[in-house]
Amino acid sequence: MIDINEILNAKDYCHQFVKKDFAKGETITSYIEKRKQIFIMLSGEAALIRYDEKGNKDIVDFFREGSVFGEAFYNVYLNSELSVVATKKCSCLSIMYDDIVRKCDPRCKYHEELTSTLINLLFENTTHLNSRIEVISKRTIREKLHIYLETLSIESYSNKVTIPFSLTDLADFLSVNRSAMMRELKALEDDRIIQKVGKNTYRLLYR
Amino acid sequence: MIDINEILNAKDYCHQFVKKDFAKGETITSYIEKRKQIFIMLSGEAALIRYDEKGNKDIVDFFREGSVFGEAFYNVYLNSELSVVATKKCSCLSIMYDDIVRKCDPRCKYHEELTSTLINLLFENTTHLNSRIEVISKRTIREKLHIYLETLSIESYSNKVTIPFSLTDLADFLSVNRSAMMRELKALEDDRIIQKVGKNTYRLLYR
DNA sequence: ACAAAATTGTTGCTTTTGCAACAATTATTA
DNA sequence: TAATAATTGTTGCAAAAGCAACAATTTTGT
Repeated sequence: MIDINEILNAKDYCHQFVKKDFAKGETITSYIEKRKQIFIMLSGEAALIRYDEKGNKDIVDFFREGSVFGEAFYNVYLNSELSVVATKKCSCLSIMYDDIVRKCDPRCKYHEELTSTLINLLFENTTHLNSRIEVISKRTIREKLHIYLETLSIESYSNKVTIPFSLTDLADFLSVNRSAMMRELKALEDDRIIQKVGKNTYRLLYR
Repeated sequence: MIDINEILNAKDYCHQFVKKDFAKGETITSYIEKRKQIFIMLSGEAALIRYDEKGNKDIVDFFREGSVFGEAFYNVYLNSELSVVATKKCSCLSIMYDDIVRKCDPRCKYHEELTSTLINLLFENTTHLNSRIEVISKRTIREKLHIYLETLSIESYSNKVTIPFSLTDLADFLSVNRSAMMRELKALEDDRIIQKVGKNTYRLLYR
């Protein structure tokens, strides 16, 4: 697994890494221009939120421990505004892209650890994004729910899964209409494919 | 921009990188188990294809120069089979994950270059995946087409854009029904938002 | 502990999308 | 270059999803 402490150790030697804490509700960063800023979530949770012209908010992504985010990974030329807002108290490490490759000091051996840690994080992140595409590219809400729950189940080695956020947010995450999703969740229950066993917790009946 | 030659130079010193050429139609790799194999596309084009139970094929992703792919980025536990198939003659570099971080030889200074090149590639790749999610998470086919064409337009600094693959493949890429997409493409023309100016080439009329 | 806010649950109606089938056009290759 | 395959274009109908509105329940903040 990823050892974020390596990066924190590096921080003691390099002044190029800035650790910052945020309270719930605070804006961590806004994607305004394609600067080369990278954030690594050390603890807590945040959401990437889009505000469109009419002021409607829409959740684009969720970040948690180990997530990598920032303008550096986004084509920010599209008109709507993207902001990362802490959904729980959280702490992030901010690094400028150029500081990753360029060594601060020939003696700084922590840069090496940083790069391998970062590669690990980027690998995990890529896998996560591929899974997400896998889910949202399904054609029907039923299939999206099904593969989403199945993935949760496999990851937790259990046929009992708890959706890690509200159903309202899940609808956003799957990019479907919430009430249509509720309807389909009900249909999956009626068809004995899943069984509700608690708030936002379901048992998959076919495995 | 990414300099893939750095990796090729490294190859002269490390025996851990394998360059391989593939003819059109050849299978480059199949995602069977989560081994830690990584591929970097040096030239040419390939597609990640899923074959479901019924033998239907479905294009999951497209790879081109600079694309990073492989089992290492996929949760391969889902039942359907994923294969990367060359859509044009192409050449790929294959690396095992463990060989990236672990140096082959203390004198091998190319490993350092490899890591920074790989970080660059992973950055570009992450941006690409985020853009893709941006597109397919739109609720309607019209919006998907719109943002997809707009992104192409911005990337090419032109309001005249050519879709880089067939419309059949585009429907797969946007994960929508092809005929529904054709209908919507027509509607965008009728509404004077786009104008067809050649095979798979459109002019965006609103910029 | 209570009021306010957020989330979950539900429904009827409308719009969009998928599906299937087929014709027309363009590419491929023997 | 002829025939074969692939892609593009089009349509009617069925299924799915979106939307809006509201009630019920749970959570949150003071």
